[in-house]
Amino acid sequence: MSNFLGSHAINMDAKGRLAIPAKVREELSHTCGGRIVLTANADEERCLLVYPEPQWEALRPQIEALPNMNKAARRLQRLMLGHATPLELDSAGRILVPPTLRSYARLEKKLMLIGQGKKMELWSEERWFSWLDDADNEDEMPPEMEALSL
Amino acid sequence: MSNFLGSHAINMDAKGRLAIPAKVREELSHTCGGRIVLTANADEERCLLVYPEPQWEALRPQIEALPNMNKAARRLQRLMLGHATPLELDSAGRILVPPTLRSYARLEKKLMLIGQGKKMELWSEERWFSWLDDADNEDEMPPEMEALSL
DNA sequence: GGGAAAAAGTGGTTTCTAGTGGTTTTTTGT
DNA sequence: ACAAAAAACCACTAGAAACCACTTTTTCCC
Repeated sequence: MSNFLGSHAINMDAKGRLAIPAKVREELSHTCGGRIVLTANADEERCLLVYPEPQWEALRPQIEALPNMNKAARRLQRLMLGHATPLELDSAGRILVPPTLRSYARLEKKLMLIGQGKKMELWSEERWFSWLDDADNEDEMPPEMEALSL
Repeated sequence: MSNFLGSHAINMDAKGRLAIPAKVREELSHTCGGRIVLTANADEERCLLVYPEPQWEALRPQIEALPNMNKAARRLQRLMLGHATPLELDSAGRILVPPTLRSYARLEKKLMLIGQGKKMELWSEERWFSWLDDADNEDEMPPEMEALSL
């Protein structure tokens, strides 16, 4: 089971290629042989999600099975299924981010890769820092969260 | 079983022809030998649906069997049965979208093809992006969705 | 602590095919 | 039978993907 932690600043070149940090590459190679799935994040933050392929394959049927007469469910499907792209690392350990995803998450040159345990998040650096600053934490917590002792 | 994922920007030429992306073409050729059915989407978003023929044939009897004293059911039948068109790819891997469907979904030159697992959606690019931005996520989620851990 | 070697990250070049547009032939309708 | 429209055919161009070479950083050993 994968376990992505920490964050990395990375650069994307003009062709949309980005080098996966060596530490992460190592983690990837022995959880999924470098086979990953990149997709869009469904909540209001426009970032991308990086899943090891097995992780994604566990999730995919659950998304497909949602009742799609419901509007919220259709939205999730269009975002996550509609953006999911299997990728492999090239000979230099880079991935090529498809134009669709690049524009969805407004990715430019400077990016941030954020470990989230079983997956990672890929942000535009600018958006990441402005999200950090905004931090409008006005939603109420679920009970599991209130019970945490950090 | 087909498994369409990801999204592609495509152009339709003046004759209403559009080139299916190579990746998708591959997927199509071994799930249905390139034989697809194009029809209208029944919910509020005006886009087209692209089914591999076997998928459509599984779905069609279910639509035909709906109790058509009900208004919503009649609507679904008129839209989906009434627009269904079998199509084959030409020698260059393109399909010709019938004028009726073109105008239903308000398709102009720039289009988006969105993978949705067993089917795909075909949108006017303009409408797709404005749908993405609207984000009126005010419908309540079905319980299966609230339980998801993405 | 300094130097060398290996690894990681970056950029450029070439090749190939996907995508696009035009042309010809066939069909249909008048 | 002729004309108009649609479908099949063919040729070209531009963009993507694979390949390759270089620079920079880190690590290990002396």
